[in-house]
Amino acid sequence: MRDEVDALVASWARERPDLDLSAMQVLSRVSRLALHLDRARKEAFSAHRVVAWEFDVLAALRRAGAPYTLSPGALIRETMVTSGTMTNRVDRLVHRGLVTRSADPSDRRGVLVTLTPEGRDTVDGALGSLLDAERRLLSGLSEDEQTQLAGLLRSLGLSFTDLAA
Amino acid sequence: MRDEVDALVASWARERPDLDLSAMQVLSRVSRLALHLDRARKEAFSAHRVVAWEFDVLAALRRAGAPYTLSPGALIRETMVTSGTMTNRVDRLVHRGLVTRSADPSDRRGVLVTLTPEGRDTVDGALGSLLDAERRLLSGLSEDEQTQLAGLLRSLGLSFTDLAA
DNA sequence: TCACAGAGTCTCGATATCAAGAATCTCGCC
DNA sequence: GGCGAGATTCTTGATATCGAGACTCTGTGA
Repeated sequence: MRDEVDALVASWARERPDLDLSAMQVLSRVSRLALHLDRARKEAFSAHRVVAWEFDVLAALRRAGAPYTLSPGALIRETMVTSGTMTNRVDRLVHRGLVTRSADPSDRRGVLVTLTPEGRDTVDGALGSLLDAERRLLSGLSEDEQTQLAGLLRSLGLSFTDLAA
Repeated sequence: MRDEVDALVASWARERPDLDLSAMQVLSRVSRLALHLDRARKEAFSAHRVVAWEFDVLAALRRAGAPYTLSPGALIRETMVTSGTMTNRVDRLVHRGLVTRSADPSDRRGVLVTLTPEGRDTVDGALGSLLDAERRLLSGLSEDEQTQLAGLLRSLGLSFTDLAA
């Protein structure tokens, strides 16, 4: 079977036969899959009245374990956004009652963001739906293929970050 | 070697030992790789004074072949954005002198967007830098591994779009 | 003890996107 | 020959992001 990327590469090959397009075969597929995955996540979250950026923040707090508290700086590192974005996100989550913001007793510059019980219920529900949706999306691949794919993606990601460093 | 996703999954496993997290092993890596890839593309394009959304539009026109003309509707389908976004993009590309906008002689509702010679030079240069960067990012994988990865991603993408349909 | 480099967070302005609806035009069908 | 459903593009308003700089506080070294 041919996919959209095969068509993409064929078009380029026709217009630019001088170029080596093999890298596109891998990386264009990664980008396109990520786009489709974003849509699927959005869909899975909608039943829990959560959007993706909200889930990202709530999930980072949930993963941290009780008492479900992290600094904005830690949330920035977990979610890979800028500080201005995180301030804005925490504001809106506080307004929705899913997290609280309090002063860090041990550092007066600092702030602590904590999941509320409602925030915890929300993120636990959304995670369940997300995993259901993801399993469905992966159902076309055998278990072996999934393992193999995860391994190759791990290798690729590790060499990415090595090159960036 | 362990990567960020191994750590992510380990955190969830500690907090939610009741859940099957295997899908994350694949799909979280896809999302994270796409993020890193976006940064790398931005970097590769900067030498040509182009940003990613500009490249996406110019590349669609370039791939179409001479006379490098497509309708906004065709560009929307190629780049997967909404019509409002495309209107805005074409406006700015016209302003930069990289494309022209003209009336479609055969359909008075329609518009035709055409690459200028400067637009063509720009996209050809940017494509070269992009492919160089992508090859560098893939250099940690053997040729066989790259082929295998491309094949698995193709299968996954095809089953995605089947499920959506 | 007091500057000061740096950490941590927030503010502000610029930018880009989407969704929904408006405006215009085409074409099949009665 | 003109009605109306649908195609095509643009407009508008809401939303979210980033980047740069401001502000406050910490902790080290003179």
